[in-house]
Amino acid sequence: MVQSSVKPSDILNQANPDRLHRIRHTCSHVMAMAVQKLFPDAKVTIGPATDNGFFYDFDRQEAFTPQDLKKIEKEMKKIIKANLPVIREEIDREAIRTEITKLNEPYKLELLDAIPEDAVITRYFLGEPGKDKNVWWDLCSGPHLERTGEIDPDSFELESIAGAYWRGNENNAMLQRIYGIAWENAEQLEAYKHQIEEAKRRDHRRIGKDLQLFSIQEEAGGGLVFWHPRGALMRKTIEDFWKEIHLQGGYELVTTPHIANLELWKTSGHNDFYRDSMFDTMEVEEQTYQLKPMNCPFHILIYKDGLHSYRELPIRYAELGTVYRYERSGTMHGLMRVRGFTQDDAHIFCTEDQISQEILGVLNLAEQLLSTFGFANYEVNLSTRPDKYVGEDAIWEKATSALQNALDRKGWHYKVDEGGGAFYGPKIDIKIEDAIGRKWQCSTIQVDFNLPDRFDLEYVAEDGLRKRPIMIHRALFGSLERFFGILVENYAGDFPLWLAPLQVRLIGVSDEQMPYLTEVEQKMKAAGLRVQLDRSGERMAKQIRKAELEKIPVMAIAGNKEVESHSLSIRTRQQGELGVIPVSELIDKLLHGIQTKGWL
RNA sequence: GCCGAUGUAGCACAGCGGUAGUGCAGCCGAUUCGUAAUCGGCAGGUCAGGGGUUCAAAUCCCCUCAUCGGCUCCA
Repeated sequence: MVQSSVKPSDILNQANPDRLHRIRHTCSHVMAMAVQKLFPDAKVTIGPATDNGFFYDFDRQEAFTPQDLKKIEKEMKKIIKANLPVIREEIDREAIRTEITKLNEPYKLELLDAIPEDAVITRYFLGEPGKDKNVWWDLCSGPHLERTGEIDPDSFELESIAGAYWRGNENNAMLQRIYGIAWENAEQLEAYKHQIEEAKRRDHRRIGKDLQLFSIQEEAGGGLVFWHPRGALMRKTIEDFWKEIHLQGGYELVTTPHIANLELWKTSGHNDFYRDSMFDTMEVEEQTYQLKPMNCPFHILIYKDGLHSYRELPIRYAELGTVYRYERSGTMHGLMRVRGFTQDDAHIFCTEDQISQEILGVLNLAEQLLSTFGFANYEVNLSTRPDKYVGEDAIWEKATSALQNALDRKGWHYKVDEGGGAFYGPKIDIKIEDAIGRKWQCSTIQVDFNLPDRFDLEYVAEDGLRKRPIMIHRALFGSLERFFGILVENYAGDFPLWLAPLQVRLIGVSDEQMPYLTEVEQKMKAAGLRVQLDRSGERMAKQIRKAELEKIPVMAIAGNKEVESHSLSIRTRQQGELGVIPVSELIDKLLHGIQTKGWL
């Protein structure tokens, strides 16, 4: 891929946020005006600016079509060309109520009633009443541009039509939302569209299919992942690394079942709080069983299977535990949102005094794990006690400051989300940033005061009395499936050597070199490399093309010259041709690249 | 689950009332070639599944399933 000198993200970062916001907000009004002109039966609702453009929700009997969007766009350009003034007016509540009633706009009336008593009520006109021929207004708090002509007619586009509930509540009417994108100028619009194209190019669903990594089978049901040989090999590599660093980090690996007696979920409380996300139960010999949506109760049972001394704490149980959650049919998305997935779960049982140290350990492990996959920038959030919660105030206080203390010791900047914690304890979330600047929440660390109580967990303290341990839930990848999807998109399928399912493709200039290359293949396999000789007999250029399309990191090519000198001509995806290298030297280089988790 | 769209060979797509077509991939043969596509041949589809309208359905209608874009949800 040829990189242009100016990155799209640079162009977009130059944009003025305040001006963008006004442009987008005014765009949404211009669109609503255009829509009501073309479709007088459409009722207006709300239309804010978004991160890359704007939308407006309409209530209309008939569905908008993609052709309608073209017409609306045309009408919008007319409004922009007319350069109508945007006029702000403060208005009395009752006066505007009368006007809205006259226009028969029920949603606007509802919005009006939701405005606080003491607030100043404003509306924005497009066009000057009594002067311009076309005038339209909307109840709105602004801010906006001064005139519609300030919008660059080549810097916006209408994107799509989608359903959206009135006020985001699924019990309300379904409205039709028209999305648009808008920027300051055509250059920014182009840059933005490039970024979207780039994201599409990296789509893990596309790459997963092309590279034969995984599939989701209609016959089996949605949201259930099939790992194909190449994907499964990558998964094994990831799992092996995960297990290795967890064992080094003082964790013990456990393995637990996929179903269990429903009683367990009643005890844990999941059956009450989480029922909507659980699969239906099944009857087994007059007992009710449940497919597991969580691993925690299982780890708790292992903990409870014996008496623990304070000397043993902290106890850390880790498991790549596959859980099943019922997701509504419209919500599944590739590997990112599925019904069966594998949490890289662990539960730490410790004393109150050990929380800070344990959290720090988790932060360190998270950094070690994530940075190995090239994720070096994190956005960290600390979520504190919500309105509804369990546990004593004192323990909340203690745990929250333990989390803060750990973050400070780690030296990480973080944002505090007041009241954003779970009802059972405070938590830390870590978001990673991928190669094209998108953020993904993966790691989560949660302190739990609830489950130890419900399961009556204990340890024997120094004074011989039974005490209750604290539990810390933590996942670093979050979901292995989802993390894999993120990896595919981050690398755009160009995986580093240690992850690549096939590391080397051997290619002969003609069939003459087959005996030699067969020998080389054996040697490389013996060295532990994932290598494959192309025996198709196709022309060399075709074999190279095939290997490129499969995104195999290293192509090792031999003609008669290489056979003579016991070497290979090397072509890599990352750095192009590297020239001729002796076989043994190449193997060493490859092994080194794999070991350091880098490239050749 | 809701709104809208889509579902044709392994993949990308054409056909949109008269009982399926192109390219790539696959297989067979010829070619033995120096860094992203050699040539020729063959094979491959209950047009997502089910029901209906029609003399006739991939094409029109209904239901189901899945996918896509959103909404909602993600203690």
